Amino acid sequence: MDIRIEPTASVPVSDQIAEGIRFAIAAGRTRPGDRLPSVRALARKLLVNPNTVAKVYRDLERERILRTKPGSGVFVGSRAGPPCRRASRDAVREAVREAFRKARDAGLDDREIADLLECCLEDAGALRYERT
Amino acid sequence: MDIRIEPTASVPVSDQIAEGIRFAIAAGRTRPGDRLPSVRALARKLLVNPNTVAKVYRDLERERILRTKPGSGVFVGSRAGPPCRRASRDAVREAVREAFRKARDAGLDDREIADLLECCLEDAGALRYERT
Amino acid sequence: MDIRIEPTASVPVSDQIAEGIRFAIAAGRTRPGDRLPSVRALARKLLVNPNTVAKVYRDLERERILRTKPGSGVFVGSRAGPPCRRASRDAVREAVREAFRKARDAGLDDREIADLLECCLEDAGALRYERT
Amino acid sequence: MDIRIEPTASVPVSDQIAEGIRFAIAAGRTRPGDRLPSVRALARKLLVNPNTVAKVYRDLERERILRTKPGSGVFVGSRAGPPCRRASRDAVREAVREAFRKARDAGLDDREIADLLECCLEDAGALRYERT
DNA sequence: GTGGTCTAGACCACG
DNA sequence: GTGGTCTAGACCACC
Repeated sequence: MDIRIEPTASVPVSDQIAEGIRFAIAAGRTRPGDRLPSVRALARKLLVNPNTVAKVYRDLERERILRTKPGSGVFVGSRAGPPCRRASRDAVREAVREAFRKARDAGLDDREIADLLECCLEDAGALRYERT
Repeated sequence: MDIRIEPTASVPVSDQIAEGIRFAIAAGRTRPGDRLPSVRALARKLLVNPNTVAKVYRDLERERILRTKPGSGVFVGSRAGPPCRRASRDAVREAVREAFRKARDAGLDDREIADLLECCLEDAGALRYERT
Repeated sequence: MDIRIEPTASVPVSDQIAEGIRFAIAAGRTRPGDRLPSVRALARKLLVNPNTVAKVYRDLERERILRTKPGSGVFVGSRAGPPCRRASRDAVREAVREAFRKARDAGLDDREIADLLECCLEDAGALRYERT
Repeated sequence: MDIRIEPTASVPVSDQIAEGIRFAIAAGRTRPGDRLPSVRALARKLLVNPNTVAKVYRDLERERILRTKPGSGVFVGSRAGPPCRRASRDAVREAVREAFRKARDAGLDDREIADLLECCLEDAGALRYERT
């Protein structure tokens, strides 16, 4: 469960965690049936209040993405894949769209946008392959 | 002063307005010395509370981006250009970087990322993206 | 946090509160790391709207004098001392200078000024002022 | 009519002007029967909106400190002296008291206050004698 | 409980 | 008309 948290960002920490979980499922890093870290373990790892993680697990359970088996832990639901893929695709789409909107509003011309993309693609590629 | 507001987004409306103003200055759509819409006028236009706009103007004045002449209006500061260009460049870079980060976390492979970009670039306008 | 507020004075209540906090830090009555009263608590104590206190805390945070840990409170910044001492020294100097300026403009002669000082010094406490 | 205006101060410009006039009368720099500058002349000199000066003259007239003789100008009232002296004495007293209060709140000890006073007294003396 | 943001509406000083 | 300040009260995220 490798989730990046930006505690100071305006998007709520709980949303960031939920999205992180959905992404992990969408990308297949975590599979239906896998056991998630306990509330406390994940909270410790993310340096976050356990209540926040508990809320995320509760919300995702309501969406049928997670299932809690009392006494044994929290698991990825058997039908978690499709909604997570859908959600993450939408999120990525929206992020890209947002980036372009900002680039345009900031007055970047086509060339500057292309340069920026190329540069970031290289970064992204490099990062993708060296990821643990 | 053409600013898009997403009232439901997690990023505070006031931050969105501030960024919109910085972008307008960075892109040269508004120039040093120009008078901004009055607090009340902009609030009416954006369907936002005047206090929210006042807060934005006040914050940007503290950053030396705006100068307010009480009773007569709020104006773009003479040295507003560079910090606005810097801020908007950083914001765009960060948005692009964020989009790629999400794409990566969502498990998209190179081909999918390229497709997504192409699609968004078409949306964005006449711009062309040459796949490397 | 012993702050005197003059609600009818022309200087904004929020500025008075901010100065009171700076003074408390400058004088060592409140130290780096100390927790300040909560927004609501201080507002209740000073008979002021919570928004006013929140604005003060927010402004002082931007000056790096306070640090807010959301959900847990507002604390004196680790490097708050020097700027507060500087600010309070300047404020005192300016107040004294202003008093003398007024005395001069009001046409008081040396003797009247000396009398006034003596009288106020007695009010102020055990302090003694030796006329030169 | 030598009045110092601090346009950015929190005390309203109109109050500053009114106090300046009262001080001038209290100190005898302007005497009952003297003609004051016209609204426009004073406004030009103080770099202030004529409306502001007009309001001051109107207010002081209501206090019987000034008298307007239509067509010929604004004059100091015959009984202006005592109230102006009283007001300016109170203002000075209050300013001094305020300065001491701040000094105490800022944590200055007796010695520091004495030093500060001495220093300012010298400044004030020098200024008083070199005043034009 | 904490702070952060926003809305609504008031009053003031100034142009 | 302008902006500045303050009050009142709401909702949200987090501890």
